[in-house]
Amino acid sequence: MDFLKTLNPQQREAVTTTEGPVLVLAGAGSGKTRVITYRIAYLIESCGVRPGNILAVTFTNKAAAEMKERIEKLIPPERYASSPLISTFHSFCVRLLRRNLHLLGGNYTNDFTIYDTDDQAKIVKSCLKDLHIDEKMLPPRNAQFAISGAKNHGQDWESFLKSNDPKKATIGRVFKLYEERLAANNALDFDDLLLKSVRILRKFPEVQEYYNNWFRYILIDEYQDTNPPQYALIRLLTQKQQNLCVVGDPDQSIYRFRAADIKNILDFENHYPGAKLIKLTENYRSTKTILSAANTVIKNNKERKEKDLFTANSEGEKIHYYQAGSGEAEADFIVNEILRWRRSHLGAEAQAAVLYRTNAQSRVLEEACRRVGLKYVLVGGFSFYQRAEIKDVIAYLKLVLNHTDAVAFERVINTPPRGIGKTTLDALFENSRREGLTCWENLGRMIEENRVQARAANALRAFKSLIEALTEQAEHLSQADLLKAVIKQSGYAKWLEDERSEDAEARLLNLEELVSAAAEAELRGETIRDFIDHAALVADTDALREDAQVTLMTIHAAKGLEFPLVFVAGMEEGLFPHQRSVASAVEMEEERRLFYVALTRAKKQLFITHAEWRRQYGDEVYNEPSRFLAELPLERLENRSRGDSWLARKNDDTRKRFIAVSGGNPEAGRAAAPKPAMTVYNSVDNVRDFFKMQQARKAAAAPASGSNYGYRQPEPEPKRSPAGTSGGFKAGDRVRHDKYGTGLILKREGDKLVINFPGYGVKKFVEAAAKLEKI
DNA sequence: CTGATAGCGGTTTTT
DNA sequence: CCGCTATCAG
Repeated sequence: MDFLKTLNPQQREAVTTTEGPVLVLAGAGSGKTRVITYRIAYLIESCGVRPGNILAVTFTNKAAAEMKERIEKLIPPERYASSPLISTFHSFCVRLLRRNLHLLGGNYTNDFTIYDTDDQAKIVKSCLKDLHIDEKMLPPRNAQFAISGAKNHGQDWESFLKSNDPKKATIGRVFKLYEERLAANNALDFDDLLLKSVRILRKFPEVQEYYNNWFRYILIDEYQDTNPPQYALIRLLTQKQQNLCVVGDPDQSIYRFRAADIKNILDFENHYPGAKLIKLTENYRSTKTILSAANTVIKNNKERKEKDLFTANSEGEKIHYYQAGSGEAEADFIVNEILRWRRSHLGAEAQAAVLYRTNAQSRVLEEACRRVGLKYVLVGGFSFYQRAEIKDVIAYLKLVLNHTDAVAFERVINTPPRGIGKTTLDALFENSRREGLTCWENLGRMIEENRVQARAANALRAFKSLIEALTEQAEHLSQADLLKAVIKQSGYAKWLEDERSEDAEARLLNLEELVSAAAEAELRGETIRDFIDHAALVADTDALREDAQVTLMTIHAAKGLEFPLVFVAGMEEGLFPHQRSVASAVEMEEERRLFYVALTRAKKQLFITHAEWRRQYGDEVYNEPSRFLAELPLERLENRSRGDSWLARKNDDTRKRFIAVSGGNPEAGRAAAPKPAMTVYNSVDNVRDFFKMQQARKAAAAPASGSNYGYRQPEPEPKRSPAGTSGGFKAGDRVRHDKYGTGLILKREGDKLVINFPGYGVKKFVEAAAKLEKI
């Protein structure tokens, strides 16, 4: 085994300790993926394990695909009759359930359908509606989240119903109905895939025995991100033998919000007594500077196993720090630095990534890239195939190929609008459910039996013949031509053309792009089915990544990746750490781990930036610099900001303190006169102050009306003020709202009143007079 | 049935 | 700012 020679002693031990439970605590950039792939190759080539007896579990499908590729390079698959199963927990469970779900009885068969998050949301909403629960009392999102969380923590709806907390009890009712609906539809949500698998393995020893004999060597990657059902599954699969190897890094556990339990990795040695612990602490990725910053930051976490990474790599450049005025200025700085970097680095060395906490931050960055003509890839945002117009047209294709596809049917029956409204559709779906017919069958039935109004019947008939005509054309048209036919004959093109908006034009262009994609697919010899399947596999940004000059993504999406040049943007209180995490110590530690993940993505050069203010939800929000900045080793930072900045002051303070201690003159060491203090507005009260200040400034610029000199600022008067509008209210007025209580009018934007209600935040009202009274 | 608009709320993410 | 929903007039 030549490849063992390329490993360090710890890595080699992790690869060759094949019997019994093994815990590999692998630091960032320590060659974790390499260890896993080599271990699989070692088991097959040196230990004579049949590849089919190996199961490797990864966190994402992409990671699984990459691992497969790497293994095939190490061991030629043609030499073996079987290959190791490399999959995510979920796809493994789908395989298991496609063989065994019928064992659970009831309505379940092995042909179950899988509900994604959108389907799930639809069901939850319909449950809330049918239980007459006001969406304001229990937002569907919250209910969905609570149900999923409960399922992942092993709670059932009964425990919720018994709760004394009325809110929990309400969730229990929704939970119960939700579960009944899924069962009635022979459908499983993502959580069920795991839970039902666990239940089957528990309930049917012969099934468990079967899988225990099948998978004799099990490897789990990113073990710190496993949740309770996944742990239960692993336990059940390793009942008979314990050749289990888990690999992970507790410092990179960032999925608590979806029930990942860091205790799984921290307590592994208790769960599997006699487990061998191997630590990989040499980092091969980053410079000493970057690694030291990451180490310094993560040390602030209390709940962690001590683990200091080291590297033989060079010291590298200092970490560059930049404080921008606005979010836009921050983005401009970043793109300019990327352009500069690209002047001296080529190919893989030129790869850059901009990381941020929330997806909302991507927009300014995208705009900045477009301004300077930088090609970028946005990971995690809406991909091309997720756009409504693309999904609509694809749904037409699906329906043409398969008339029983109910989801596609529902999507296109009134898109573009063709006079088939809610009443008609409700009747149609209700009828289908009652008589056990597909929507398509029922469509014909309803027309024949005159069950609907004449106008609706005509619309239904038109839709039916449209689909039938397209079905016929599908026989002889090329893929691209069929797609064109769909776009034209469905009226989709006309619908968009008539809209005459910029947005509609962009949508038409997207559809054109889809047609050329179909033509290309056909040239590659793919069928229309392949084309549709491909559209369903959303995250295929890999092809784009090759020629992309920058990758924009959230830090979550960046886990497992590395780039020579990395920017961590938006280092501001409220953003990162996120507002929702500041109240809890546990969540703050998770935010810090997230920062740690961000820092350790960088190989050569790291930039850390923040802005004094940025537009959030349309308002100018002033944020304080992130507390995490202060946790960085300041001596490793180079200040790139012009003028006043958080870092400049920090350094200034340090110098003053030093001079004070040594008895010198504090002013002597100052390079420049201090800049006027930056005012930080980040709380409700400060917003009010900020507004007062703005008002004062405005008043100074525009003399009071009636004066004869100077000029007046053209007031943005509303063009028309319909009766009952916000007229009569002005900034500074105190008002009462029937729901939010008393508030202060901050400003007026045309017809809109912007009001701050203490405890509820800033609200906007257009047709406000009805609900507001002056006090 | 459709389109306009007032009101409102808004993490992170994969399967 | 953006997207969703309830509501209402046409």
